[in-house]
Amino acid sequence: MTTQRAAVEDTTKELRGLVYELSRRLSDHVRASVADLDLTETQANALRDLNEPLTMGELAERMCCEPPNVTFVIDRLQSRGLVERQPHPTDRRAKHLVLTAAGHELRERLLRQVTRDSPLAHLSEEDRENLRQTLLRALGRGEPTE
Amino acid sequence: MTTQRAAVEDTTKELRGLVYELSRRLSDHVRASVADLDLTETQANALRDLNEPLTMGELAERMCCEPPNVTFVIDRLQSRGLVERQPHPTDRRAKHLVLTAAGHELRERLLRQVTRDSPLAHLSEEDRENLRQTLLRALGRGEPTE
DNA sequence: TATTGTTATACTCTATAACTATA
DNA sequence: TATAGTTATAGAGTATAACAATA
Repeated sequence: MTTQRAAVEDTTKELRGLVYELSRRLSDHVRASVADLDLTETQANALRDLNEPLTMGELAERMCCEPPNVTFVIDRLQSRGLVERQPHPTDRRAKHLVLTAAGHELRERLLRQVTRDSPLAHLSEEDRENLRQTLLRALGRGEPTE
Repeated sequence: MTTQRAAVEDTTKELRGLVYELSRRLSDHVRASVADLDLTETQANALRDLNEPLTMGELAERMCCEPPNVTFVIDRLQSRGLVERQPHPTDRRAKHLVLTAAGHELRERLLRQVTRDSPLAHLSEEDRENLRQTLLRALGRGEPTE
């Protein structure tokens, strides 16, 4: 039906705008939230990914950026005593990035901070559970709907 | 029940991480998508907000940044003939930012480009409709669940 | 020869402060 | 006196290219 197809296209168009807007809202929220912790958004992203030891290259891949930028960001976190460059167990070319105790502590504060007052924080419990499952599918995990 | 409360806390914790991850995925997606159009993410955000004439200050507010940054971004877009600084109808201090024909055209291409291959593009139609309604509530519009 | 990480370089983003023109 | 916008400046993010150490 042309009517139904038009409706589908309208939904697509609206969802497109909503996704774009949500993306910006969340980014703004993260940036404002972590400012209290003297972290930039990028530094916070790096800290979040370091829940396990990673090499510089692995971290670059998770952060979707180039290796030289990771060098820059890790320099900053290391100068604050949040992360250490340890020798890699098996490859002497590589570095093992490991959070210090202070790093782990700040990482936990970061995650709590970002959750609080999130644009999604005031949703109902039902919305949150539905959203959780939808997001899992959007991120390539979780079960398909049929 | 302690079991139920623990489950709620687990859901909160997981949702927190998913929201953070989605935020980064969407931002990366926008950045990669608009690179084809020779736009940075920030330039794309400005272009998107200019579907109606705005002053520099109004655009700064929508972009959640300071006025000097808007000057910089608009300089770029203006030098490419995408936007014009016109005199404001009632306040000679202010500028009226108006998209050119080329600006409107690129804006449409931008919105289509961002939609395509979005992390949310491969969701089922049911998921998309549910997500749309949830996002409307998250963004402070739409009906509450009860 | 290929890979890991760094250094060098350049452009963009972001914020603060000082300034000009207008209200 | 207050506001809209610009300019100047500085720190941070991002990418490419060239390089050193190691595989």
